[in-house]
Amino acid sequence: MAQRGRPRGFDREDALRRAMEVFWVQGYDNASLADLTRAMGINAPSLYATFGSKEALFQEAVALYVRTEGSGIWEQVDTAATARAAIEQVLRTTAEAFTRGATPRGCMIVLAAPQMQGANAQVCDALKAHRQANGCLLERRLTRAVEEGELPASTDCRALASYIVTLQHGMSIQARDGASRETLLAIADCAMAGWEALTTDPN
Amino acid sequence: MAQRGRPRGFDREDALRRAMEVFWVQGYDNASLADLTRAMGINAPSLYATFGSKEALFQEAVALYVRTEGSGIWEQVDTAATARAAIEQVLRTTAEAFTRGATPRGCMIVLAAPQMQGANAQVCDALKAHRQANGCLLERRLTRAVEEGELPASTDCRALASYIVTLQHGMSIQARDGASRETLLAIADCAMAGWEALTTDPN
DNA sequence: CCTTTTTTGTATCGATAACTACAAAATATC
DNA sequence: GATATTTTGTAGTTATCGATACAAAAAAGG
Repeated sequence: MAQRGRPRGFDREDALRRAMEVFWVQGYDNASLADLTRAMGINAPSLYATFGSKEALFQEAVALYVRTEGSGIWEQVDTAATARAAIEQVLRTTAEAFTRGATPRGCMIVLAAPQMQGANAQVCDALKAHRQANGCLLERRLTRAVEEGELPASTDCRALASYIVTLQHGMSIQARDGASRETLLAIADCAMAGWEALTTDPN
Repeated sequence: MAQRGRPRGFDREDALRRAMEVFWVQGYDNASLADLTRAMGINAPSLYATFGSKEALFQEAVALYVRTEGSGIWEQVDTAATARAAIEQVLRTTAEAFTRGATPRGCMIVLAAPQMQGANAQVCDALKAHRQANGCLLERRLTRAVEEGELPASTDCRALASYIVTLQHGMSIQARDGASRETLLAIADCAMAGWEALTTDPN
């Protein structure tokens, strides 16, 4: 088959990745079309012909983010040997990922539109859904740990999952404010230091 | 003395409070002059004559927020009997303040410009300074607790303070995402459950 | 009354937002 | 080579952004 008309003069994946970085750094509303086209190395008509709209481009950028950047943080939750190891891995990987030199600091899902009140409600809702999915993922892992006997039946899996994702969200703010990797790791250590107390049957 | 010219037709404090709520809900960049003047019940020239600029209005709104809304959370840190009581009070008051029906959910200082990349760098810097001030406040309180013998000398006051403010920042995201007061209180309880482990000399 | 001072509403300013009309350019098919 | 198809860059669209010019309005001082 091959395409009929004039071939595209840029790499779609590469342009999408550059757009993702702009959204990651500036957020959805603050990323202007001019910012995006400059970073992507294309003009507005090419952007619209390829991605449809600013919102559609953002949604694709979110999907790319989740697939490439976010996966390192959450992918081992189900495969980790224990719930404790899973959560420690999440927090420590977060500390590392949020302080890489090459990528923006903090999580795009948390920082791109946190007011839940931007021009585009669908953008806010999609990001919120991704944030909540992480909490559900952790809660399921903790519930499984209870079923497997790692944790006592008295464990409040939902509260514990909320607590961890809340801390993880806060780490995005800290990272964007310039916190060092050591600081973020120390924060993770603080959370893990309380693990025994959080998962011991009080009776 | 008294003022010479035509008297102002609106209450300055009341207008500022309404502006604060707009910034609180929408963030700095997403709050347009039209949004602000509509909420304040005045026209743009009155806003500029009274407050100077959008940025100056925002800075005043931040000061009002810290003085009225934020004070309830942080004011008892120094006066609380123990560091533990101070921190528990911070977290529990946060859970309550972030889920009042009358005010926007979550903290304006965290949510108004978290990308650190908006049009106005001074706005970002001011908010960042306020965020970090809370961490310093907690760290000083913990250091005092070590000096007073409440906590062992081995306590990592800076890490512990960073951990608490990180969780508190994350609670803003959770609150804006719709978390209930019960959920936020449960998160606070999780943090406090680990207190002994965090403040016990390992030796 | 008249002058001075300040606030008010109207009606804008230039800049930029997201987005697109259009024709030249570049390819495959015939 | 002629035609069909798609992408390209240029130049624009309308709408809204933050911020103001300006004169009428409303007060105090003389």
